[in-house]
Amino acid sequence: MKTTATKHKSSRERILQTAVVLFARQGFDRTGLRELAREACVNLAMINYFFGSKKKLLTEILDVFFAGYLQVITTELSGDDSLPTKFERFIVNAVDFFDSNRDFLVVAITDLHQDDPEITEHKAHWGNRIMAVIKKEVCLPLARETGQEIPPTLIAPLLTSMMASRYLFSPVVVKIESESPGVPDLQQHTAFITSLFLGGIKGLGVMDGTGSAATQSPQGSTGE
Amino acid sequence: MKTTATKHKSSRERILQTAVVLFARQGFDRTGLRELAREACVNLAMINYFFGSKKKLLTEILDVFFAGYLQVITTELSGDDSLPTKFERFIVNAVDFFDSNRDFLVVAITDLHQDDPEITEHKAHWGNRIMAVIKKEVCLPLARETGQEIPPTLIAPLLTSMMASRYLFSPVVVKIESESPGVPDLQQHTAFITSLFLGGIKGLGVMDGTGSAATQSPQGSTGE
DNA sequence: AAAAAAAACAAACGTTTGTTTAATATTTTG
DNA sequence: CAAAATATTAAACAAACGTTTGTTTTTTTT
Repeated sequence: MKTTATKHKSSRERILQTAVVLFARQGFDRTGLRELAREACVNLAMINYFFGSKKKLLTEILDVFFAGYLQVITTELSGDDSLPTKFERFIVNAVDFFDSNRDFLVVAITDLHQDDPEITEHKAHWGNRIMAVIKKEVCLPLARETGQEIPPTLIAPLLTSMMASRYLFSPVVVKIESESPGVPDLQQHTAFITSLFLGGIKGLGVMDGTGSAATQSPQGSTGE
Repeated sequence: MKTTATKHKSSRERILQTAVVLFARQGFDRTGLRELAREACVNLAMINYFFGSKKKLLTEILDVFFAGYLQVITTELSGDDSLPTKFERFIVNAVDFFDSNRDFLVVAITDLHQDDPEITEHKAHWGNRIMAVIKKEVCLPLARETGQEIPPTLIAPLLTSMMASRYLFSPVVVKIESESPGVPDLQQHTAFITSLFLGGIKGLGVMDGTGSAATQSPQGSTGE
């Protein structure tokens, strides 16, 4: 495919960039080092020469993504603005970051679940740093304003999942849309998530036909 | 581990149940048929004898999950109730379904992205059926009440991601929480998602400090 | 009980996997 | 230019992969 104009970057960089694309498209395990070497136009042995192992190559990809994501989180969620303002800023920039680095995102998220101890450790390290920011900038203000104590381990995965949903399901969605179009563009995606996160579907103008017990005290009747 | 009381079910069922657990924990590709056979206490050849191939075994797992999920969707989102009422019912039941079938969920979602044509085709089939219901029961009423036309390919992945976030990130979250506890239980998870989806964080009682442009017309200023 | 069908088994099939080695080529440094 | 360091290469490694084979045991049917 991309046989032209790829020889200019260093072999190391070419391996990493190609790896992200292949890992995102086929998954980490489905991608063989020989295929990666062929696609990146390097010798097979160069991969382990530069990265030590296939796993180390993965962790380096994860580092690139999580470092960038953490930066967006800290930048947009810090400050003295109101929570809605900060959230709006954050969602716009985070979705934009996801969109610009969708392959990194997919690798980080979809291979996020499998429990290789070494990888999980690596992710937990980043997770802890993210949770710390979320707790300070989101959970504490939220508790101060509403009285509800939402743990960061609930809200951080939820927020990330919402913003990543577009890219998590994309291969299937693309196949569905090719049969019946109606593509939601990035602006609509961002706008809907922001609007939903701030005001819910009621904020969209949905009438509340029946009992309004939903938003009042949703956890009052669920004692263990 | 589970060497006792496993011999009673049929070999076929034992293979399938063990496969879901292993696929969810280690991923489809990381799980070898020999390991699966050992763990399920069957001969290696029995797997292909009953299921034809490893891939067919996966599609059968996907079928179990998507059939159940589609059932929850159709059951809870149909009817003449108001949208908030239907959503509240749906989220409670869907999260409950996810919780009872978390291994199926993880297999369906995490291996959702990789583009084996045969598997993607299979998922797109289920995706189409789900989208059809979402469009009829959610998107059309939403457009009628609010004027906004949200495509089902936006709202269905978003909703699913929100409800699945708890299980998507669980291995990392578990590791994080083991260091600093504060476990969000299922009730809190369900209640928060419901509350958030219906009323947003403003519905929780968050004060809108600055400009209120967020919920008003979030897509008004984002022309292509 | 005899015949037919289903289930279970051990063993091997040919590939592919990630990784390593040792030799060669290229570039950088003194 | 020589020496040292870095980059690249082809070839081989053992291990694991999914699948298939031929045979034997168990169950069901007649």
